[in-house]
Amino acid sequence: MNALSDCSSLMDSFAFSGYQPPFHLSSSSSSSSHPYSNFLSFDDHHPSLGLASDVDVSAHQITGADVEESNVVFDGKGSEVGNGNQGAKSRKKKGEKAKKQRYAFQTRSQVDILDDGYRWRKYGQKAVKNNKFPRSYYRCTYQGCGVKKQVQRLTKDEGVVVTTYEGIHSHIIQKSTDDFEHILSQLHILGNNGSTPF
DNA sequence: CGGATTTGACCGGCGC
DNA sequence: GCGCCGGTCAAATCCG
Repeated sequence: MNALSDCSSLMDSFAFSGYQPPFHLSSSSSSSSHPYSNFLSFDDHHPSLGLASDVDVSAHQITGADVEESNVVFDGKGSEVGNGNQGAKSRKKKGEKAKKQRYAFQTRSQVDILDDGYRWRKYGQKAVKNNKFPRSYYRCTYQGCGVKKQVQRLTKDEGVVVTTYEGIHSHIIQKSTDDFEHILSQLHILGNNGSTPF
């Protein structure tokens, strides 16, 4: 049950980088000193699928770096991803210099969709090279909120799902979530039911 | 019936 | 310039 500590270090990495994560891991209800204080919740919307016995969460800030490399390192310390892609091809329009902040989350779970409390609309799915699993593209459905996220399962470890957030939510979370411990209990509930499809 | 998902087409950047 | 590749669009389809 040290998922909590894991997530704490996760938030540490956020604080370290000074980036406001797309959600807020907190045990207080809504001490929203930030307009983006939200919760991360892991709901299982796919009871038919097998459930992970444990959930390991780590995060890494990605600024222009790409995640498609299969050997992405998530150390949660804000250090660079050792891929030597200084060429960081951040997809920017002409004259656009604002590099979008992206955060990748690595979670060990059998379910691809981790409900973080926001409403996402899937707008694309693409097979990426070097990965046997497709990458899914989601966008926040809240009007005016252009936050996007990508979800991809690792080829190496099919039990690991990488969720990459891009942008900052311009609104408050809509889903009611109590506290993170409650979420953790959900994670705990995720204990395997012995029906892993793999 | 309305909103979300699916899925192939399309687009733009980059490397050769 | 061309083709590969990742990201997005959008029409069709699905689903509650």
